[in-house]
Amino acid sequence: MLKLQAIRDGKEAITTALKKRNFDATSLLDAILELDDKRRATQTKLDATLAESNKLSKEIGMLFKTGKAQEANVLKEKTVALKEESKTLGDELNTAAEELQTLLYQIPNVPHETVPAGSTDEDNEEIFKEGEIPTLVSNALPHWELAKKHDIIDFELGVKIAGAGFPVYKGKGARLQRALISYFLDKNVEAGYTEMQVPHLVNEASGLGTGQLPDKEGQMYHVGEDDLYLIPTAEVPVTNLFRDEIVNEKDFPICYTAYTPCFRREAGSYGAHVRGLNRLHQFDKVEIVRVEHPKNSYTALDGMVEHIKNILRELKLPYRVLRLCGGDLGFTAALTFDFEVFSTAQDRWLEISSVSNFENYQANRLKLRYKDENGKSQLAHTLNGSSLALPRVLAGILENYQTEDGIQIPEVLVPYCGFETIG
RNA sequence: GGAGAAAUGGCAGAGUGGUCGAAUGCACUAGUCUUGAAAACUAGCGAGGGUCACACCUCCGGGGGUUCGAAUCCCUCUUUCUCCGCCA
Repeated sequence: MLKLQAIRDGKEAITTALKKRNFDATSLLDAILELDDKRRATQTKLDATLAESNKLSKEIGMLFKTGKAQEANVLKEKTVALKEESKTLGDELNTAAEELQTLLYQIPNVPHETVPAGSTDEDNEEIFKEGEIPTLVSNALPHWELAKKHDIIDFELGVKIAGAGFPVYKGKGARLQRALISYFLDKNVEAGYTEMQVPHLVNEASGLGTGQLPDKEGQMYHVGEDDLYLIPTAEVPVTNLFRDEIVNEKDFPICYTAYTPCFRREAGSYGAHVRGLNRLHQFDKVEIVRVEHPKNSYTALDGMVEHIKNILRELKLPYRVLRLCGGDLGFTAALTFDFEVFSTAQDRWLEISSVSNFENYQANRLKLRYKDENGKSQLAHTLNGSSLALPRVLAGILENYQTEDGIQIPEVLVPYCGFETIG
């Protein structure tokens, strides 16, 4: 959510910047400013009425105490009208505040100045590429074929248990998953992130805090009876640890990492490009989350990008980094870098990580603040990134590491797996 | 699942209808003293709205009600604790 003050101060600049998202904010912003004026005017009136009431109440108290009951009763009558008025004004104020909130929720974050204009993933800007694309055996297979051949992932069995998009990992497949989780967590802890274990279900307030609610309800599984949501990413529970908190400036940078399963309903989109592990309803992910001083958040973002580069280098996977264009940028992000691994067997790039700075957009919803040097509360910046999403890393490893003699396990993972090859 | 108790500022903890945004202690910040630190002393020290700045308004777990007036009384929800039951 954008800060109201920011809209008051820079409506034009915000409108211009949001054009990069192909989002026309003109009428929304005007409506917001108008409602804000109304809200403040109502507040002022209400305050004056309440002040008058408070004064009278005090006088009545004094009169009763000094035994002047009659005079007190005269004053009492005067308060009746004030009471009615403050009730009316209070209702008006609440309505205005709610409407204002609804409108504010509809405005996406303002893109960073470096975000390129554009509407689809075609317009994303490749800023870095590294790693050798291997030459595969002539009969190279995509990962879903490999999974079947070596009996390490069973998609049909998952259909029986839950449905499409819920794979069952078997034997070395399961062990490789566990190895990847441990490896990623270890890398993150080594880089200074504190490991956390968090709930996999969250309440509505948490969904609102990080921006999945109110409008992306359909993407999360909802447990109606208890009104809880299955998390679509660890970002939600981890970032919400800081909801309604005022952190100490000295505590920056705050760096957390967590492994969680992620649940996504992902309505729609079926076909060849979502085969196998490419798109799932349940998958595993290790996430990194940072809370930063505003002046350091972009340095932190660069640091996160470098950290993920290091992991991919160690895994020896060919990858590239993209700066997302305005049209592809998530609703709450100001700047996002996507990481993609090249899948030789599928002959396409697979997104395996997304690293974003939300600036104070989430913090404003979360009421996540810190005290500045003058003792004033300021909104912090939040960032997060996947390090990494398991299924597509797994797909990338299976496909890029296939040889005549089966699938080789990347060297760094061997100590975690306890085996060197599959097949 | 059943019975009882409770929820107040960063923490602990007073406050049972008016002068209470709230005593006191601890913690924290600044100053005095000190070579420095500690101790002692002095001052400050919740959040949000509003204002150029004041004023002023709101908030004592959430929501609703009674009253001229609510941290205090009533209803309701949530959470925590104790006891019993069940259980990985």
